[in-house]
Amino acid sequence: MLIGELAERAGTSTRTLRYYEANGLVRARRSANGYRVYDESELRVVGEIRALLAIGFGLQDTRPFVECLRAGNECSAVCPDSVLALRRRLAEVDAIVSQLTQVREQLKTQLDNAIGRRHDHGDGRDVSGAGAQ
Amino acid sequence: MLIGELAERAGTSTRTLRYYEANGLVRARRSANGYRVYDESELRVVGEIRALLAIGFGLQDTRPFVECLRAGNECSAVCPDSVLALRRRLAEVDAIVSQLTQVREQLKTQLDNAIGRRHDHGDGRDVSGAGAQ
DNA sequence: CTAAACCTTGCCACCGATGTCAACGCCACC
DNA sequence: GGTGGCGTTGACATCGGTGGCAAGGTTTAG
Repeated sequence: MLIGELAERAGTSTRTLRYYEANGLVRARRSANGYRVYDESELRVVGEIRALLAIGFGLQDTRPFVECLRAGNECSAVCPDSVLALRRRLAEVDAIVSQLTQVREQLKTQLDNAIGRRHDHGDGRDVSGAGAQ
Repeated sequence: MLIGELAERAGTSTRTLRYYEANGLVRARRSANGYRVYDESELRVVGEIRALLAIGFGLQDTRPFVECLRAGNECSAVCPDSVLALRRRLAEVDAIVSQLTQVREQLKTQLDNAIGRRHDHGDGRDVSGAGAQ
């Protein structure tokens, strides 16, 4: 399989595949004319990478999962390093969510103040557009 | 007030103040020697900008708030454009939070699968480290 | 022979707020 | 008059994944 076919099948671009390879994540042999030649299994690898990127992992963070697949596991998450990475990301997400929740509170307060104080004393409508919390 | 003093009082850098000015947010007169000279009121403006940036607004998004202050309001949020910006940001935050919540679910599922299937049938401990949901 | 459709490497652009450096001007103080 | 500390403008770097282009090689079809 050449790079164009892999890109299309994986739903990405050749540029991106070369970038992954430059980062040591995707592997290719070279044919006599210098073209990259991919095993069928690389399709799975690329799919994993893209799934992980989509949920906020950095490219480097996908390495343990890729290595886990290459080690013969059918699930990229079963290896210890993968579990660590998942836990790290989970903690990150939790931190971001709690921070955003605080931000949300501030925004709502500002809206309530701004609108409530503008020219009336309100009728109790939810003027912030935020819904009940 | 010269730029160094304003920077220190506002808790930022001269580089940043010049950047805000280049974006039409902060104003300065020029003294005979070309130095920027700031009104006392610009301290408040800079403070507002930094507060808004801190809760995720882009620099451009702070413009209505700054203009609102310049219009003589003591609260930067009371003007219609400010309210619009606050609502937009609130909607963004909500969207991000709900997306992150989905991501969180995926992470937790992956962790549960990976660890649960590894070598035992568990004792019910929360192995994902996520706490009860 | 040529055009089209692949492939190769390498480099610049992006986004956005800020850091940082260069090269220079102005002022105050000793 | 020199030095240090302010100010000025301008330009490049950062981060990260990707887009996009240029200049070139290869292979196949016409």
